[in-house]
Amino acid sequence: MVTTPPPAAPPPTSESELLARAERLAGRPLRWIAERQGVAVPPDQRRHKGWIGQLFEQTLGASAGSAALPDFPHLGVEMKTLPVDARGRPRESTYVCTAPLDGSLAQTWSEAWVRRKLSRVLWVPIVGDARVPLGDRIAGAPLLWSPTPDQEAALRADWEELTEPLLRGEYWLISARMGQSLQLRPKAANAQQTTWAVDDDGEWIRVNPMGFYLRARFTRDLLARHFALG
DNA sequence: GACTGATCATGG
DNA sequence: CCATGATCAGTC
Repeated sequence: MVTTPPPAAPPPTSESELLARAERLAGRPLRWIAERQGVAVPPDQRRHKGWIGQLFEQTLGASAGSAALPDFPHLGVEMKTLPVDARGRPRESTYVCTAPLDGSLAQTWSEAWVRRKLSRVLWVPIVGDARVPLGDRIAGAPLLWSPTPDQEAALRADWEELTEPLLRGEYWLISARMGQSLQLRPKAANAQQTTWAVDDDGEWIRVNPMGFYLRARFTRDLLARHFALG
């Protein structure tokens, strides 16, 4: 008689329960977590880039799916897995959200979707670089985080710098070189994919979609600060 | 090694 | 198509 694991955990009822669940996974190889959830471990991430994030959503009881909501809507908490090397340092940027180009972009930081998304985040470090087989990578100690005043100030400054050309429809001025902590990069299936945008003359044009990302430096400092003080 | 631009999967 | 989950891959 084989027992089938439940496909997904029920949503946690509080932040502390969510954190406790994540803490219980710390130290476990992804293979162990996947087996417990009854999901197969892909051979690599080339065609499974979101696999780790989805595994943790399922395991921790996230409920938003692909909706434009936090992962734990009733808690207002976003969850992000964060690949780190053996020293605990993030190597990649972190996707935050897409940048609306159709005129619906917030005009002030206080209304910015980026700000909402980053107001409360459960970071789950995943230890092991690209050479380590997916199942051998280890869940790290989680961190429930809100921006410190200086972190928020840095994000806000970048957001305002990036938003200025966006709101003017001056897309050609945008590059991933802008922003110390937050940046704008292509966010699409490929470079041919387009979305509607308003240009600097108010005309509708087709452009490659863009998204906001946190630079690795930002998440690196965030983890370092936490584990230094914590 | 850091960084940018490009890309892959899934669900609604 | 758009949102979610991100990493890949080539260049600097």
